[in-house]
Amino acid sequence: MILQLNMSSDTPIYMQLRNQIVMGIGSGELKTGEGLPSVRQLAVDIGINMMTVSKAYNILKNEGYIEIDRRHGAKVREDLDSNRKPTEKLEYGLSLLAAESKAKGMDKETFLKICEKTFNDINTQKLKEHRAC
Amino acid sequence: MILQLNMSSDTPIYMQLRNQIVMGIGSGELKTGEGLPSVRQLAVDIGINMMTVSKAYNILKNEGYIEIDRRHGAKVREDLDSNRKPTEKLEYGLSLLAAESKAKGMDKETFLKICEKTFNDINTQKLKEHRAC
Amino acid sequence: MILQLNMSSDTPIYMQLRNQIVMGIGSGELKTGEGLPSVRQLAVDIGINMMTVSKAYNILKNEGYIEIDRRHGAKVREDLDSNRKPTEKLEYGLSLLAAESKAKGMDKETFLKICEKTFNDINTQKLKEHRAC
Amino acid sequence: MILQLNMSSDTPIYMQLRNQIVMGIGSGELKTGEGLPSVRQLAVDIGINMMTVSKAYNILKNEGYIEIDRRHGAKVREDLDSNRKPTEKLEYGLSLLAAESKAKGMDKETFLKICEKTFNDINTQKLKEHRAC
DNA sequence: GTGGTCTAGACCACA
DNA sequence: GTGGTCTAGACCACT
Repeated sequence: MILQLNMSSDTPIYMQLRNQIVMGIGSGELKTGEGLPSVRQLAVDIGINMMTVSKAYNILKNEGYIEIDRRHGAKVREDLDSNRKPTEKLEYGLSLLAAESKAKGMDKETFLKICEKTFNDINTQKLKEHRAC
Repeated sequence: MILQLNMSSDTPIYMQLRNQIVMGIGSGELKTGEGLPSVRQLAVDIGINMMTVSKAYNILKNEGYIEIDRRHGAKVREDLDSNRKPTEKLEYGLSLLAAESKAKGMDKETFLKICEKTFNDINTQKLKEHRAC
Repeated sequence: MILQLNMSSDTPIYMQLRNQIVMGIGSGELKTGEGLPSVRQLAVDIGINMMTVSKAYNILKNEGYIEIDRRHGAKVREDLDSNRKPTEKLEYGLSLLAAESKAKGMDKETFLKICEKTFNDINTQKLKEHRAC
Repeated sequence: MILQLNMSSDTPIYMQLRNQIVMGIGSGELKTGEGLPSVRQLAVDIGINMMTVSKAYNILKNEGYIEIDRRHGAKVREDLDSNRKPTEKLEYGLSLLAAESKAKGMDKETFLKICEKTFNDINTQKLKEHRAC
């Protein structure tokens, strides 16, 4: 899996890292149970601080995406599917995006078409850099 | 229009303010052409600094949501609808949310149902505080 | 002559007014010796404050474009041509524009071609609203 | 690079700063990839507030001239040349300058000669303080 | 009245 | 170390 970080972005690096790994899981590129590189390894590979990688891993753990095992490092959780309560964050994010779209005159059909297309395209989507807040 | 800010959030106040105003426009609570409070007034009302409000207003201006008139303050742009190219930001935000949902095992039907419900509910949605990045 | 003012612009109204009148003179729409509307008349026509019009007229007078006569109001100066020392401001403005162009990789030929085209097109140019500072 | 600011100018300090840095890039004094002083350092050096420098840097970032990296501060963008669409602002600025020149009786040959000289002299030009609006 | 600019500090997030 | 955010005031330009 290739990780692309933008050092000049407003989004913190640890959050870009977290986002890319979530994208990797969502797209199936990272399978449940699959191991992630060690903090040290990943930090060296992409040339960033270990603390930054560690922070991303901890967020992913707290969000229920990965497990961290002192012996075997981090891996994608096996029981990810049973962990489905993405409603709060999803609804917040969607309501903001929907409001922006509605404010600029987009109708529901167009909005839903983009939603569907985006969901279908996850597998091939690149997580391009963008200011999300 | 009632604005609720969370002073201890990671999201900057000016960005929360920006988000809430966008929600207000999207929901129709703020109509095109409608005047916004002056930066001074709003700053006093919600107990924050003038410059923070000013920053939010300037972002909204640059994003094309409002106009700022030296004489009468800020108002929602009349020609908001003609400005419809929210696709880039929308697609980025959606791809992240869709990936998160997919990673947690949500199927397309459920995802789209939530998308539709969110779009319909904009009018009554409260923009609850949440870390979006 | 039609004056178009943008109340939501960063450029002060009196300066927009000054710019449009200069454009009118440059394009030949306003001829040397031609009278301008009275301050009161113009203020009413375009719905702005008399002080604003007066300020624009005073700048134009100080810059040597117009004469203001208590009896006959303002008119374009007859001897405009003899007044040719536009070098300082011209050079400042040009050096900034040239630097911006050069910084973004434009070569001299392209730059000069745009300069020539702009000069030729003055007669038909609309002074579109733009942040000049 | 020497920065000269005029504290009693109508042009805001942050804009003077932005202009001077653009001149520096255009003249080659600041090369692509070259680092700029930190906001703190520059603020101290020229005796102004950090936020004023920050504002200038942010404008330059939004205009595509520089990148701001959380780790190493600001630097001139590497891919500046690929960003070449300065035509809109250039055309507006030129049309105003050309109109002023034409109004004062300057002919095309003289105007173009000054344009060419200015472009050639960028390297040695000083950006003198002047009211551009 | 309006917004724009600026100061001189402070605290925080990031790396 | 870096930039980002925010405050509580001040003064100015514009209308």
